[in-house]
Amino acid sequence: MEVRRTTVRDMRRSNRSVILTGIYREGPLSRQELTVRTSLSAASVSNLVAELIAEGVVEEAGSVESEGGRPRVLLRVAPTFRYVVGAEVGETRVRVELFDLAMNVLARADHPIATPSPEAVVKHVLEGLSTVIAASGIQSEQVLGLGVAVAGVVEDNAIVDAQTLGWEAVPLAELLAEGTDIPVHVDNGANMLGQAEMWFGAGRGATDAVVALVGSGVGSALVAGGSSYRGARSSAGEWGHMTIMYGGRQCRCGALGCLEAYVGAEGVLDRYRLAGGTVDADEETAFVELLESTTEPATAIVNDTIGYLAAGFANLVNLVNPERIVLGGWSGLLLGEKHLDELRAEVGKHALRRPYAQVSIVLCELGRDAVALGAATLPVVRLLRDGGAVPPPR
Amino acid sequence: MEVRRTTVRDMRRSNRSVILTGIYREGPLSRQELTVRTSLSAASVSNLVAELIAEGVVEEAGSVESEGGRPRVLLRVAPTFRYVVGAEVGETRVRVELFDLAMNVLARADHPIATPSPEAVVKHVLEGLSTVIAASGIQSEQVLGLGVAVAGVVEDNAIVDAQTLGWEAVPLAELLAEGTDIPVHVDNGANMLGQAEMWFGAGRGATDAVVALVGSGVGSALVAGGSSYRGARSSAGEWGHMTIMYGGRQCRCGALGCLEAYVGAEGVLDRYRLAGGTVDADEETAFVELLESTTEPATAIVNDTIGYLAAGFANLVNLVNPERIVLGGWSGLLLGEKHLDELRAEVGKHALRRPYAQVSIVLCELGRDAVALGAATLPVVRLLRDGGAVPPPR
DNA sequence: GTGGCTTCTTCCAAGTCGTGAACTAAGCAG
DNA sequence: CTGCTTAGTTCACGACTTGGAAGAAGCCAC
Repeated sequence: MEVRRTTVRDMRRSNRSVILTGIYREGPLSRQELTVRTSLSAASVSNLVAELIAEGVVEEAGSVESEGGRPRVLLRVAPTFRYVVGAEVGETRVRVELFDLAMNVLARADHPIATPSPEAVVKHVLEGLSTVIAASGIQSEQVLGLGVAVAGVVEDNAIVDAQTLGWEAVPLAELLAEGTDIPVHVDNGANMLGQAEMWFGAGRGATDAVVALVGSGVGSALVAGGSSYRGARSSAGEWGHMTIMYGGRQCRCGALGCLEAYVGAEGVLDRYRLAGGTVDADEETAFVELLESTTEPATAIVNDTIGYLAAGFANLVNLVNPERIVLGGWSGLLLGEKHLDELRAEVGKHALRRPYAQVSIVLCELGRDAVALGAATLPVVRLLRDGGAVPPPR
Repeated sequence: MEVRRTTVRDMRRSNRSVILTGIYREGPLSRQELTVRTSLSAASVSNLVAELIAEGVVEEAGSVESEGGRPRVLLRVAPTFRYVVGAEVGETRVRVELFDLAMNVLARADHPIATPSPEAVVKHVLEGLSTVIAASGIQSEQVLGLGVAVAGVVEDNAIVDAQTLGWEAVPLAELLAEGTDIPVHVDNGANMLGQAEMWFGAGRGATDAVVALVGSGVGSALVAGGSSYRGARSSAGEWGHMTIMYGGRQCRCGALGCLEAYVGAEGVLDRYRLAGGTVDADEETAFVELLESTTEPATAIVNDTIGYLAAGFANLVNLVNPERIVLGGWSGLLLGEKHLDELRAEVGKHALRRPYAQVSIVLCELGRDAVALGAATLPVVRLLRDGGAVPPPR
């Protein structure tokens, strides 16, 4: 029985959560606005807000004049109530960032990594954690949690499979927890970038969306009904290995005709090479040159890429009927910046009329750095869900 | 603010719902088992169950000896507490069925339809409703609701678009409500078949699944986290028009290379014809003959179809990571009955290793008649969600 | 100032709910 | 019939929201 009971305490926690989430996500709000939006009674809002203020989670932040009467006092989540740390584990480096609750970066630490062994990563994440805490001059008790983003499949805070790092079955959260008392959350990198875009970037306001990431690899983060959808076992969103050309190009996953083999930067450059184009050794430079070239093979390759990507988008549009698709990833952004309108039009050729009319296709607003930002939202999500209750120290 | 407040009443409703859902979905249960599964206190279970029994929703159904102590009294949802009606609106007929809450069919009515105008459909559904109520000898107040399944896009109980019927923007629920006091629910046919399979067929027990329907057309019903996923605007699940062969065969939707153009019965037979096969005028006969033929073009076509369908499945596996895929639809079943193992193996060639290992691919267990059964679950879903509270008469 | 207005706060009674502990019911072995 | 075991019930209690009413707080126009 997956459904859980409700007790009289859940009620209060849930109402605290509603109020806190409202204040956090919909900017500074007055109590009066909260009573309207939550449909709680004024008495309850007053009561709950007083409690939240007493605990320090919420603070008053100026006031706004009303129509002739007492001005409304605006409430916001106190940015310095607690802090959160986000870490991005990449193939070549570990990046750790500390944020206040308003998600301002207060400190940053970067560690290059030669070989990404679990031990080295754990060591550098923990070092980075200490560094950013020291640099920002706060107490470690003030840190609500550490979110870690890894490019791999994550089930229950453990890495199940991370091919780019060569990891399999690494209980990363557990390993990290041995070195710190701060609560640790581990999740997939694409999901975290998606999370960042949904909260602070091009996804704001959408409840059913897909954040599509096109770089050397191709992936996506699915958002359904306002929260990230992970599927039965946390690996949903593997959009890059969708077959769009049955029997087509060989993909590095072993299958034929995957989207990634056509629109991933590597695949695109490879196709360009085969068509007689000259390709710079550096992937990114080569990609930019391809986009800027006006020679025949280059423009054809770019057009084809737009078509393939559009088919991939259309498959998403048809299957999950999102209200928004956010295109990101380094090569996706480069392509999108020049050719978004063509892309949109191409999607219309492959998608069904109705869902196509309901979707808006936009570009990511945050940079690649947003991965750590997204990871740092993990502890915030928990804080909001729990109505401001801080996890007990271990 | 999409999140709603919780009041002291929601708590009881929610707990009644938890208990009632448990009793309904997990067979007869004793109070004692309910306390364990819901983690409610024994006192509360007793209290809530007493209330449900007093209202007639739940009844005691024999007892089971315990290990040496007082026997447990089993509880079940009283099958005759209320009744539900499901209707299937097809191109050529309207079928209406009346069930008790245990989903036993008590009466059935079939109306052939010449031209499926909204007026004719409304008329025949209402007539069918009266017929089945009269035939089963119950009062119309005893009918909890009428669920109607239509092959088309349904938003908020209104048909938005039903190409096979030639409908656009038909407020079907509203039209039906003018002719009856029974609460009306309208939904998409594929979703209803999926719902039936999830509750009573091959989908039982799964929370993240896809019911794939392959017939003349191709569609699917997505189930995420235990409930049907409809996307932003209710048209999620359009799996048939996923591009699997970029630039490939023309599909009736206008695009090129859709899955449906390759694995829909029409598409398969058309490919067979092009390969030199002889095709019977009747689609179903032709399809059976194709499957049974051992000639070269026939076996090649069948093998190709398995490959294409496998690619379509693999795309689902990668993107939504379901724990189960249920294959249904008339031609899908015919194909699956003979070639399920090959199909499973082919999916493995296109899907990523991990999500492929996590999914089981099975055949539908219910016939095509299950559409009305699925539609009839709509009022039941509502009953369970509301904890046994019956919608007030209008 | 004064009165008017809106925004909060405080208080209270009423009503709801789940809980724990004590209690009753029902079967069985001897 | 006794004692034991398990299942289900009763009841006082504390926690919670609500609605209403009274009032305080803060600002404005006059």
